[in-house]
Amino acid sequence: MASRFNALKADTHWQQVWDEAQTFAARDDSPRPRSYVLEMFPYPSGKIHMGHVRNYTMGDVLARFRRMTGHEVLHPMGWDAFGMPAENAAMEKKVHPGEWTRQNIAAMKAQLKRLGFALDWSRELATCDPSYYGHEQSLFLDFYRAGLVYRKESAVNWDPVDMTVLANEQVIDGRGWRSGALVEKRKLSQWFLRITRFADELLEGLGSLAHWPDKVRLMQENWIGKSQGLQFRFGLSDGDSVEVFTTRPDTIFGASFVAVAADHPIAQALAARDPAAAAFVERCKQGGTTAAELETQEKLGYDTGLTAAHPLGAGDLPVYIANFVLMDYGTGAVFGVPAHDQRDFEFASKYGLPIRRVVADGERTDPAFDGEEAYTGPGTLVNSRFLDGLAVEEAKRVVIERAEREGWGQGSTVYRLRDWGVSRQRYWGTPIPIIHCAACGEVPVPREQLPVALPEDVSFDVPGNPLERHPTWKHVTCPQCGGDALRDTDTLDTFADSSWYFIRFASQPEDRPFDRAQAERWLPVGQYIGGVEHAILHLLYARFWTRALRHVGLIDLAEPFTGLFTQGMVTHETYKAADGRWLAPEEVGGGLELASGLPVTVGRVEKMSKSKKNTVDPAPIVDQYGADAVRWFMLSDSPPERDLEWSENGIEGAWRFVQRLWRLFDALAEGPAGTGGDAALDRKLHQTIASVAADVEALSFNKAVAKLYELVNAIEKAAPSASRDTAVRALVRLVAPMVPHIAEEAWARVGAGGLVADAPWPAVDAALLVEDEVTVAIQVNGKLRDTLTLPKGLSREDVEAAALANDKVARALEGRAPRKVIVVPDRLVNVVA
RNA sequence: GCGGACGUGGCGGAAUCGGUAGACGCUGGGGACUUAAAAUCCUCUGCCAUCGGCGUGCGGGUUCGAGUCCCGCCGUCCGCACCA
Repeated sequence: MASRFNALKADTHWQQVWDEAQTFAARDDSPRPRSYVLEMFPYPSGKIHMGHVRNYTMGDVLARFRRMTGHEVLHPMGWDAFGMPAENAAMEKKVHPGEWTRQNIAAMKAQLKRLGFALDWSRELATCDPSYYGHEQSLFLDFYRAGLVYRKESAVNWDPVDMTVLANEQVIDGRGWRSGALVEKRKLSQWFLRITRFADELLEGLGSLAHWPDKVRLMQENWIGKSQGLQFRFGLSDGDSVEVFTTRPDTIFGASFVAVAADHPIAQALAARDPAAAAFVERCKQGGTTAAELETQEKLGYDTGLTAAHPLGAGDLPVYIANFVLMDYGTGAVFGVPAHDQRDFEFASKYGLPIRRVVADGERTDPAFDGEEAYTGPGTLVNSRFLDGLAVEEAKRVVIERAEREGWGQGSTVYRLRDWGVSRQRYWGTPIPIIHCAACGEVPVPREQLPVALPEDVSFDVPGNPLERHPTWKHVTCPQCGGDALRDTDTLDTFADSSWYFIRFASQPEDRPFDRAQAERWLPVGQYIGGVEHAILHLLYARFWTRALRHVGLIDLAEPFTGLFTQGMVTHETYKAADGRWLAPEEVGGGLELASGLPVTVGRVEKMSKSKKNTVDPAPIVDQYGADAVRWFMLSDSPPERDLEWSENGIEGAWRFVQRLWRLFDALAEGPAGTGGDAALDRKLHQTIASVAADVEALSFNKAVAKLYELVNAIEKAAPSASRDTAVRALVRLVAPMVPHIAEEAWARVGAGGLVADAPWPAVDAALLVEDEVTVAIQVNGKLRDTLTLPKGLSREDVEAAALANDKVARALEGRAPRKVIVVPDRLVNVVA
């Protein structure tokens, strides 16, 4: 009697079995080859969303597959538990951030378990736990002692909504990455991590990351932004000097002005005594930051009245304050070569400055430059004394050599990358373990006093930092002199927390951040999976942190993640009501708004987001269809790096497939259905075993899914035989990584011992991968006319003869004699007439 | 503006090395079973058509042969952006 697969019952049962048997606990002392599979840990926002389901399903399939192929797999899970939403909840709901976070963790953990992920929960960690962040404080102090941490007064990006500082990486189009508020510039004393010390290493290291997407490597490369050039000084008419940086030292004789940023000391000094200059500086700061504004913004300058002496005696140049020069890059000052730089060209055109050609543009070699825009291409130097006749690259080298020989400048490398400002004026983060003493200055908190724990009794009734307002917490005695001192009341950027959690997963000693031997045994992470939105921020910080750990001698590891995969988003149609309100999918039916019966406008397919109300909560879907159907759907159709559109039809299709599997498994459990062999099915089975393995290794889950459908189709069509029973038995293991609950249920019912989770991946019989017959395409002049089934390995002559004997070929030739016959053995014949 | 990715049926997509385009899934049509429905099964489903022709964003090119390689456009998406 055919039964139906009861997903709800099976899910619960097998999840409990795995839990009790500790099936997925990684053994540190295992003799098997190790495999570290990791998905980016979630922020405990409240509940799991579809993006999590997709991310963790992919990692889970790989982790389970690796177990089946004989690996000791480390597949842990934890919580990126510090962050702003907890404080917002505290303000809105009057609940302590810690309590809110811990409740969310409990709820989300239950949801992850409900999906049957093969996770080692014994290694679970939360970054908000003092047993985690205390070790982070100790690492911070190690970095401090090694000179990788420093404090400086600097202009910072201030988010007026979140009331905190943002790192450069967290400012997008001039707005805070979380709040979307326009970022302001403020002067604050901040802690910085010296990521620029590793700029070159981080850039070079990208070359070793062969299993990272090119896109991500390129984004990091651009972010680090290395450029090489010449740094040199101009003497000024007031006796002072100004240092500039250029990547085009070859064009030095084309210089017609010097420009400094509005924040440059020269501009600041002038503004202090000249109200007009001050007004100009102020105006520069107001400029918009959006793409459109920048593109259309006019180049503006203010003539300081100073002149700069050309280092090679090519006259005196006027010095301007200019709105297009950035203080953050290079030296905050440039020399302008209008003929060969577009910005300089626009500036010179506006202020009537000379535009002198120094690089020949084809035929033109005379100094008079009358083009519509600057010439920035390659060429030969002209009007440049000793550089005349040299190519651009050669001339650069010659100028740098001469500057160094004569002592007025030196070759220099400049990076776009800035040091990582980590101070945040927030409560819910890792306290910075530094004490400020009037007598001793900055004093690190002694190791035995770690962790510096967050106080529990804090209030969120006013904006700003509760640690700053706390009556007692910040008042301490100086560890050095015993006098009154103050704790630093800032906390670390939460990206610090996620910069080493993958190391803590490998070992969790109480007295230190990690056990070096265990860490070096498990790391690097072989396959890391997460969203592409972390391509720069998290992935760059984690790479830096790992190198910093190596620098202070704590670990011998350069790159934390050798394999990276960035998965696409889960999307859904959007719906708008007649009056323009966004509608949730469950409010819509048959093109109408259910509540009002009015027609609904179907909008673009977009990333699921609360604001557009196009989210689908996984929880009720898992309860309705079971974990396996949801997992199967997540893996089907869309390539994992692309977006996946959630659809009701899709999940129903997945559910149907699970039931189809069950009918096969169930029939087999009733007893052997046939005897005798089925060579074609044997071959199909072994081809599927090989190709699904290859597809899973390559994370091409959609292709693996398609091949499994083909196998199931073939089995269903095959007549009863021993081969067919064998194929169904093997199918249980082939689908086990993707739909583990039904696989366990079937494994038990057919009487195989133990758990399918512990079973080995089916062995491939290589002999069965080879076909003995092939279908050969028969073309005439490149057009397909027929196909022939021929024995594999037939000689060229025989294949050609078979093709020429074909009557469809004869008809297509229309009496013409073949001029040439192309034979690709076992593939095709092309008769050319 | 710079850098990158992508463009294949009604839809998601497959085609791993230049060699039978459209695997697999979804949707849809027809049929079987059923009193009926659901479920399930069978079958068809790129376009036009009678032979046959046309088809991988558009226009060229290389080749016996191009979704795949080259040149030029168009479009969509992503990243960066006054970077000296």
